[in-house]
Amino acid sequence: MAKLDFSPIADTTRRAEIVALLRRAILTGQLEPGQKLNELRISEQMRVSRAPLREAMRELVQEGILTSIPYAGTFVIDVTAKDIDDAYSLNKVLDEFAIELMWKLRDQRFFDELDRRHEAVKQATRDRDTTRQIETALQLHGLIHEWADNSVLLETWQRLTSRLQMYFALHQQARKEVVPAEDVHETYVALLKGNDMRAAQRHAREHIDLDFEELLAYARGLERRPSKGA
Amino acid sequence: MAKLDFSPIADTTRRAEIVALLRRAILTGQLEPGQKLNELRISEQMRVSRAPLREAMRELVQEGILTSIPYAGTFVIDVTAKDIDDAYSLNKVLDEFAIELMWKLRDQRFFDELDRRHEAVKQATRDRDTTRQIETALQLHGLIHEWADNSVLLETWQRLTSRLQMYFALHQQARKEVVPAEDVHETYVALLKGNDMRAAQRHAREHIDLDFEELLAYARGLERRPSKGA
DNA sequence: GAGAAGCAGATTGTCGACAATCTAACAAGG
DNA sequence: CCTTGTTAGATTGTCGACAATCTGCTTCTC
Repeated sequence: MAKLDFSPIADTTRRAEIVALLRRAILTGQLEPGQKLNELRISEQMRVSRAPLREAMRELVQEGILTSIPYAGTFVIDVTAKDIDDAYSLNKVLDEFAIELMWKLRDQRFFDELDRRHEAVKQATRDRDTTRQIETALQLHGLIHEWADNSVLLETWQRLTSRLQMYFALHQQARKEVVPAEDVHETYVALLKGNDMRAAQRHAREHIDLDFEELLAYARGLERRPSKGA
Repeated sequence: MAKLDFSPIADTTRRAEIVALLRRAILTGQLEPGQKLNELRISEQMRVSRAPLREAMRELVQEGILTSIPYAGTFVIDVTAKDIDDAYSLNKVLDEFAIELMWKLRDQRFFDELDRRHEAVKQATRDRDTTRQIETALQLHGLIHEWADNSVLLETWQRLTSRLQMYFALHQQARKEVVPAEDVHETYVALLKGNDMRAAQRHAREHIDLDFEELLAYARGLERRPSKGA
């Protein structure tokens, strides 16, 4: 018998597909913060009834990227400078924790996967595909959480990531120019391969602070002229 | 004009009420881990159609206390020893972070609220109301997170709390005898009022470890005879 | 008797229609 | 002119029915 691992087949419910579609639209900034999601209009565009759409929206509300007001509507969350600040400071704590947990679990497979994801970032950078660049950078960053072997931590990080991705996308979209991002991750990857855990933790902290300042400045600008929604 | 602050009126949708009902049933252990939730049966019992019920379930799935398999059903999550371990270790990290954040934000209102919640725990203990005892203890514990002024942290902690509450309820239910719980929180409260932040952080860690061992032992017992569901 | 094919029942997923609620424009009254 | 009451339209919340899928049993074949 051939030794073959089958991965689980895709969830083939409309709901799941709608969730994926909506999430992508939000995280790439196609749906702006504060914007209202009209159920009838969206369901007609997707050729789907409102039932699965509403269920999908309910999921995204719990995921924290939509917010719902009874009888008023469901909206893309508003991004405030404080939100970004809060998310980042928590993210730092989680990163430190993740590195501590996964440090002695590192093996060849980890290093290979690390390189693979690093390569994906570099590829996206070469392609000048900013959206994909954000996506791959976060995936690279997420590896430590996946490797930490703590399901609750991973889940928590993924929730945070959703929002971070949205913030970054907005940021990128705002300043039209393509980000250079030479290779900010080179040091990070090297440290994760090394033997100094403390150094890796310290770097994770500082590396994050890098883009953070820019992002915060952008967010503060946003707050002065709040979005109207559509 | 009289100076009066009105709090927002309650969300009066069936969905919201269903969510509250189901959550309570799960967190108090009335619905066992692994148990399947039959939509038709529950909707008839609640005198509600399946639409709002399904939306409510979708929320609880994202909240992490239900799990859903397409075309198979929605089930109360199974509790493994590792889950509890994971949740607790993350909880420790969050507690430390919260104490750091809220430490310089403490004021008289904080101390008053701290006393109020502490009193609620003691009251529940006197009443031998174990369910309420768990609830109030977690609320006492949650104050530092509410006071930390970091919305993402608070949200994260609340998600964790759901599960912790469920674990505790199961634990309590298993060993029939009422918990003594003299006053484990006395020291904790005192330290939060004091001037030694590090000491408070250290205690939060150790205090948690207390019940933790018992809970883990219980969970390991569970795993040897996995629940069937109903 | 063992195994495959197919059927029946139950359950979940989806749909279209109706009811409840909100918003905004307009009219009436002070 | 400002406030209050009314009404029409649009949107969300809920319902009952139908379609798709799964599960277990039965039946058929060998």
